[in-house]
Amino acid sequence: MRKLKTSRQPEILDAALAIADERGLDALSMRAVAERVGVTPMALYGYFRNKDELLDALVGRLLTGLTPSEEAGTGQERLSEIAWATRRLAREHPAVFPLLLFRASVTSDGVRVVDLIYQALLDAGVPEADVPRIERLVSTFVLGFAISEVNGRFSSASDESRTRRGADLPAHRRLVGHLAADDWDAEFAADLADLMRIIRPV
Amino acid sequence: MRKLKTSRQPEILDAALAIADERGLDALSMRAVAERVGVTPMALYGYFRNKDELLDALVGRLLTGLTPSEEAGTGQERLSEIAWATRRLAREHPAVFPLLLFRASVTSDGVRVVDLIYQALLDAGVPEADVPRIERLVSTFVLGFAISEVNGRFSSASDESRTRRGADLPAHRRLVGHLAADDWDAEFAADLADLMRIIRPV
DNA sequence: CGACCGCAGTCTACAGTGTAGAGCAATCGG
DNA sequence: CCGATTGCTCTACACTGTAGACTGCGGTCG
Repeated sequence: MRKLKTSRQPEILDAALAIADERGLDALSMRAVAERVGVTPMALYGYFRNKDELLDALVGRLLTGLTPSEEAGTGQERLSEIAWATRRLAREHPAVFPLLLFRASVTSDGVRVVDLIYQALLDAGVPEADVPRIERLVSTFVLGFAISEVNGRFSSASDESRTRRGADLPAHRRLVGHLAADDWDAEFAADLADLMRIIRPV
Repeated sequence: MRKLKTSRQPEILDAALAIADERGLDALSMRAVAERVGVTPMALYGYFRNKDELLDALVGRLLTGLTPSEEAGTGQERLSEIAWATRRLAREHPAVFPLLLFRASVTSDGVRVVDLIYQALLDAGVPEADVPRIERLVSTFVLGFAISEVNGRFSSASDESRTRRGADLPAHRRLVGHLAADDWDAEFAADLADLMRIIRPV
């Protein structure tokens, strides 16, 4: 089987996404997907060369959903829209989302999103020579933030409580009262605002 | 075995790190670690409750190395130093590094690093109320950048080549000539500089 | 000295993983 | 009607994490 069948690819990806959403990434095995599709595990290998390719396709599929509805608005507005859509995606599919950071977006879907961001940055007045770098800067942050949020890297049992422990954490102690944070919407908005100041330097 | 032995923990972590460095994260199995230590796989369970805990300990160990040598310099300088040390760590241990983003740094080693960053931000003049958020912003970016770099999310077969493909990527086309990038040292430096402008507005 | 205890490590076993290789039933073009 | 192709199944292998039971050894007590 050199050439892959495509007919049931969407159906298979649906099943894979559903499993990851319901039972986590660890439960996303070829056997589980096959069972859900109603087929033996080996049947999947007619549609994807191996599990990695299946995951890549899954990533591509998620990326497609990021294309914003309209081409309207200023560059900054469209940039914001993509950022929020990315974060929304992370909350809808927390288990698979981290794959976006790892499985490099080589798929055409990924490139399409990058192109939209390039365009938005250009429209926002970023010099051509800086656009690719700023794109990487911003999307690295957005992906990292969304992953950290759904993965609990933030919060982590509240800094407040850690501070009470014996270890000497002078800065923590000085910041008691500012350490509690739970409104990630607000924090994400503030971060984006700060990043926008990089893009349009006054 | 309720309580864990600690005697050979460092030796085990050494072995684990070496395996990951040499043969990748996938090769980091309990059996492989055990063999390298010269022991049966089940012996490891006297030192770590399970594989996850072993990986957490490994993360803690990596974090310890981030503590900078000196408390000297301005806040910004120390911040920079930590950022570069983090990136260096990623290049030394590309396979395990991504774990830093996922296994929330609950360990005391992780908190210690956070405290250093807090202090640096305070010294750099960031208002107390903003320190925790800025810490998350900066470290999210630094971790994301380092992971992207060692994982090949950047580069990805060069944007240039993608641009030649049929798909209509107007912004890519317009940016031909600026798309090539390979000096990640310079890019990281530029990104840090931009972030510093957030910290010290003007 | 002998009996005991707990510790460190081993051995076996189980349920689960990704996937190679061969085979089988139905369908379609000539 | 025949042969080829398609779509799938079955079996099997090497590997994973880890539960449970076991063994040999060193030190402490009576």
